[in-house]
Amino acid sequence: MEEKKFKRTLVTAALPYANGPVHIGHLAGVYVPADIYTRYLRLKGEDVLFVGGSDEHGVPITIKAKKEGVTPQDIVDRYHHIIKESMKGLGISFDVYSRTTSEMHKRTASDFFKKLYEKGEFIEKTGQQLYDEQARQFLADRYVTGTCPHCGFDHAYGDQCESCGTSLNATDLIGPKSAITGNVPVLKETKHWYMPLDKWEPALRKWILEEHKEWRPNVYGQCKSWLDDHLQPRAVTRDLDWGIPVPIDGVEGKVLYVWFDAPIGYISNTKELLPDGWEKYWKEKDSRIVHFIGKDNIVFHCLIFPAMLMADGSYQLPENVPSNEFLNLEGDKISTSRNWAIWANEYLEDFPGKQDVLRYVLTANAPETKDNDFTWKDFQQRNNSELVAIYGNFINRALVLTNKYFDGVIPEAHDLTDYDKQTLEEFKGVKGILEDNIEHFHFREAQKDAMNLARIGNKYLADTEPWKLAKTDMARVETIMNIALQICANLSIAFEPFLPFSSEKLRGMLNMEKIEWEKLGHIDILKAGNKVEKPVLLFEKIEDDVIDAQLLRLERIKQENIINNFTPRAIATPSTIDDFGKLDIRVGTVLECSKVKKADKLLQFKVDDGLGGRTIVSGIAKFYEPEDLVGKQVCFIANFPPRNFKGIESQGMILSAEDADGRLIVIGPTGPVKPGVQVK
RNA sequence: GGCGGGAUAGCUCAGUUGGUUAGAGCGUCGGAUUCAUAACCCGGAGGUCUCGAGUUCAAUUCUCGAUCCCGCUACCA
Repeated sequence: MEEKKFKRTLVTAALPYANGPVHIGHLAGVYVPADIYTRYLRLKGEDVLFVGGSDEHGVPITIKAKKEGVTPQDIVDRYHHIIKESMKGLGISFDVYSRTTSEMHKRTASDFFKKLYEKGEFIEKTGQQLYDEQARQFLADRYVTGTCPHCGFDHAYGDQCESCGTSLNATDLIGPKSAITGNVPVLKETKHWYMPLDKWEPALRKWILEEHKEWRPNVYGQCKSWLDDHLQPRAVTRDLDWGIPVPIDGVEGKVLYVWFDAPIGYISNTKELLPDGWEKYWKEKDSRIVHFIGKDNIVFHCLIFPAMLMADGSYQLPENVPSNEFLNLEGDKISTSRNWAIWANEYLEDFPGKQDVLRYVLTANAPETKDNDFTWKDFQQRNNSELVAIYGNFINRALVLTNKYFDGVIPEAHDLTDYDKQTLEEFKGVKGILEDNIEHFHFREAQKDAMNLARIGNKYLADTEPWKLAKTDMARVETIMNIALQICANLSIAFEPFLPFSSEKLRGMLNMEKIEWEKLGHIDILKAGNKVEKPVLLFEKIEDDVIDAQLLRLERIKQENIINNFTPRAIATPSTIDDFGKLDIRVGTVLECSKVKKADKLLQFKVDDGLGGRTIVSGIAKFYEPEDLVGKQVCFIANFPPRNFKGIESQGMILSAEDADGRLIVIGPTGPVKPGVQVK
C-alpha cells in the first residue's frame, strides 16, 4: 500500500479513569507505546502533538465519593494529581495532560453536543426510569442495586451484574433499591437523546473494512464483528448531576453520558494547548490522528467516536488505532479492586531512577498481539542480562577504555579496515529497520533493533581487542575507540524514544548536546578532541532480595484478598417463619444429568422427587461434570413456576452455596433420605 | 453456543505472497577472553511450526474440522 504523506500528527492516549492510580497494564498497553511513537516523531523533527488527560465523569466516581464521604471533585482531584505525576515520573511526554472537568472541556463538549443537536443528529426517546422520590433524582446505572434477574446475585448494579457479568438495564433488577437512600424507587418518565449509530454504519463499514485493512487484526476483526451484528442507537444523556449538563434549554438534571463526553476530551485538550492552532490537527486532510488504546476501548474509538465526528462533519477520522491486548501480572489478571497490580506511583518510589527499566521491560513484553504476562523474575532478568550486560556494559567498556588510554579525550579515527567498514555497514542498516518497525507500531521489535546496536558494539570491541593493541599500535586503538564512542552516541539516539532517561544520562557522559534522528547511522557525531566524562553505571544489577520483596508483597495481597473474600455479607432485612414456609424446599435424587447444548453454563437434571420425577435446569456447568452428580441428593425449590432455558422447561431451582471464589457447590442432605422429603 | 484474536525451541516472540537445513533474544551446555557491572565474544544442544483431514509436485504458511487460552456476546432458577 502506498504511504500517505502527512504534515502533522496528533497522538492521543486513552484517558485514564480518575478513580485510581495508573498501573503497569495501562502503561504497557497505552502510554509507553504512545510515548515511544511520539518521541520518535519529535526526534525526526516532525510536527507532532501528544495529548491526554484524566477522564473524570461517570457514575463510579460519584459512588466512590459517596462511600468515602467526600465530593466527586475531591476524588478526581486526588487521582488526577497522582496520575499526572506518575506520567511525568515515567517520562510519558504529553504536550498537554488535562482533565474532563476543565472549563475548556466543559465548553467544548457542550458545544459539540449542541451542534449535533441543532443539526438534528439525535433521536429523542421517552421511557420509564427508576426514580428515588426522597432524593428526588433518577437512578442511573450504579445508583441502583438489586437482584440480578439472570443469576440471582442480590447486589447487582443497574448497569451490570458483577457476579455473572451480564449487562443490565436498571429496570431489569428484581427488588431494586436506591444506592443513595436505600428506598425502593418508583418508575417515572424521562426523556433522553440517542445517537443513531445505525445511520453511520455504511460509512463506518466502508471506512474501516475497505480503507483500513492495514489495522491490527484484533482491531479490524473486532470492528467487523460489531458492524456485522449491526449498530444500535445509543443514549448520549443520563439522569445524573455529575457531568456536563445537557445544553438544551429547559433540560435540568441531565448530563452527557460519559462515553460521549470522554473522547471529546482529546479535542478539548488539544484546544487547551493550542487555543488558536488546534483545528488544523483535527480538521485538515494532511493531519494524521493516531489513537493509542487498550482492546476494551476498540468499539469507542473505531466506531462510536468516529460516528460522532462524522455527524459533526468537520473532523478528520483517525488514521490508525493501535490497540494492545491485556497485560497480566504473575499469571493473574490485573485488577484494581483486588489490588492486583503494580502501581506506577509505587514503582517510582520503590525503584527510584529506574523508570527506564520498567519502560524497557513493558516494551519488551508488550501485549501487542496477545495477552502477555509480567513477572518480577522476567523484569530482573531483562534488567540484568540485557540492559546491564549488553547496553550498560558496552557503554562502560567504551568509556573506561577511552579514559584509560586517552584520558577521556575522543581520539581521531584513521584509516578504516575492512572489518571496521563491515561493522559500520551493519549498524547503518539498523536505522531503516528501526524506523519501519516504529512506523508500523511494532515497538517490541523496534526496541530489539536498538539493542542490536549495543550487541554490535560489544562484538566490535571483542573482535578488535584494543586492550591488546594498546601495547603495540596506539594509532589503531585510536580508530577503534573513536568508532566505539560513535556507536555509543548512536545508542543514545536509537534508545531515546524508548529509554529517554538513560539516553540523557548517556549524552551527559559523552558531552553530547543534542541529538537528531537523522544522525543515526553516522560516525561523525562526536568530534575528536572533545572530552568524555568518567563513566557512571547506566544501569545497575537488581539483586534477588529486591525481587523477593516485591513477590512477598504480591503474596501478601493474595492472602489479604482471600481473607477479604470471606467477609460474610450483612444480614438481610428481617424475615419470618411464614416467609420461609412459602418456599417448598425438597430433597431429590439426581437420576440423569447432562450439559445443555449451545449453553456454556447450563446443566439439565432429571430429579427423582418421589412424584414421578421432574426436569430442572441449573447454571452450574462450570463447576461439575454431569456424571459426578448422578445419584447425588440435592435440595431444590419445588413450588416456583416453571421457566424456560434454551427451550427446556425447568421445574424448580437447585440450591447451591456460593464459595468465596464464586464457585457454586450444590447443597444436599448429609445422609441419604427418601426422595421428595421436605427441608424444614 | 455465536463472533473476534491467539497457539512456532524451556521462556518471550519474529517469520513464511506455499518451495532446499524454520529464525532472534533470554535460559541451558561447552569453549575462548580479561577492557568491562562474574560482564562481553565464539560454538553446541534444543522445534512432527497445537492436533486431524483436504487442496497441491510441495503446507508451518491456503481450506475445513477439533482442542486449548484471551476478549465480546448469549445462556447462567
